[in-house]
Amino acid sequence: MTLSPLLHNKITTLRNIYIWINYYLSSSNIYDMSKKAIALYFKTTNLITAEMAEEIASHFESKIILKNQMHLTEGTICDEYLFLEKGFMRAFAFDIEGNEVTTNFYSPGDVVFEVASFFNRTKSKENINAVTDSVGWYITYEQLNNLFHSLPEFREFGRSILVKGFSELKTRMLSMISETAEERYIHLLKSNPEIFQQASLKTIASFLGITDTSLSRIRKEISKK
Amino acid sequence: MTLSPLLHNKITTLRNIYIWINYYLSSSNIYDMSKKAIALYFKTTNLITAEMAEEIASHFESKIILKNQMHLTEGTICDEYLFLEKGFMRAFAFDIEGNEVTTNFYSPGDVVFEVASFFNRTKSKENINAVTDSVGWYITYEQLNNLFHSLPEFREFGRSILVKGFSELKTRMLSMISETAEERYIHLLKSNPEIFQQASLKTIASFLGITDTSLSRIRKEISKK
DNA sequence: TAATATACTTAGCAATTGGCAAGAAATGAA
DNA sequence: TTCATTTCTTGCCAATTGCTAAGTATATTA
Repeated sequence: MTLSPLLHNKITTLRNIYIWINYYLSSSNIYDMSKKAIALYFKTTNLITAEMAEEIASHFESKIILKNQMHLTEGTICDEYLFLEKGFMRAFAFDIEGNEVTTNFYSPGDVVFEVASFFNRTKSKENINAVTDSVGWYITYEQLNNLFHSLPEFREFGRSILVKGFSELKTRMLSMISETAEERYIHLLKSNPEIFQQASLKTIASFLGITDTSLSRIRKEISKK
Repeated sequence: MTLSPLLHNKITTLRNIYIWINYYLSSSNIYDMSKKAIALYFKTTNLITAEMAEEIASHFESKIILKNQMHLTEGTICDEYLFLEKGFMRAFAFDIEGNEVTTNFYSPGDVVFEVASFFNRTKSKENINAVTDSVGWYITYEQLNNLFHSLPEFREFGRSILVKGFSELKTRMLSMISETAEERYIHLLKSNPEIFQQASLKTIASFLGITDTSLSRIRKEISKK
């Protein structure tokens, strides 16, 4: 089916409204709910005090990204530092031959943004979209810098997000270099089982650095044992 | 030859002194020289003004790391944020089978430290040593935080170092996933030719995610063309 | 319900890469 | 220099992974 762009927009808008209604109805107190998740998250980091968490959370705006909708498109500058509350998202790039390569998966609790584009204000080489209907809270680059400037605690938080992403990628690189595809698959299955409940095997395969064919073969081998 | 630890220390100390003398003699004005390189470097980042660069540089201490000497050993906490002025260094880890895997190379101008260990105050899983006699300037975690706290410009600098390392690793990961070993070799040769003048092919091979045997074969294939 | 698109699996063959072992070359120490 | 060590190359064979194409399963839409 091919919808006209106009019709597609209308449907998207309607779905948006529908999801918003469900989302708000799921909470007894709208105001209370709105920033609850993100404030709660800040508190659990042990970097930010309870009062400060509310203060910081108050600057975030909510956002809905429907399934398959783009959140960041390559060529544009990433200007949203998005805390993911519900749903599941995926970052991907294209290699020289035009194949999609999954560069990251995001689960609730993760901060979704493209580091280099966001901080250097350069065009992103990556795309990010929603794998399932997602809800998150974001601030812009400017807002983030203002908060960093005025709140040392939030600076610490920001740094820890960067460091976490960096060292996760280091671990992945080491496993890419020193493990076989089967070992990488088994480890991902153990460490991030949620990925296998949300993402397609094709996108997981490219995240593991193999083709979907190979992944299928590996799964068959394992199921034999 | 196996030297007694005592003798080895003495020789190391003597070499240290020798290098220091050469190093100082190479400059007409000792004080002037001492922090020149690092201050100059800060200025070229465009993040830090000239006066501020001198101020920041004044907090750094000099350090010599002789060829093959360890700068960071796994199991210890990285507490030096080291600006490399001269020489060449290498970070490496061991995989499950005990093979060395090169995780990074550092040339003059690079900041040498292990991100996760340094910022999280946790035991490093990586080692860093000097490939050639090296000279650098460092500050501790505490000093860095003090400077971050008092100098927004230096914070920006610190963030840009993190972001740079992160995005370089992302690029490397994409090339690991989407390119053949030969393509990765050719690209590294073009983008970082200095590595091939300093490091052994064995350590370069593990950086590229292949065995030294494969690298040798790839070099042969290319030389045929 | 049937039709269509998408996701996943499977098979056969080709290309890449690894493992092992031997040899050549380069480096460093006595 | 000579000896020893390390680095690098080479050849052979095995294992892994990719490529193409076909087939099956699942989900979505008309």
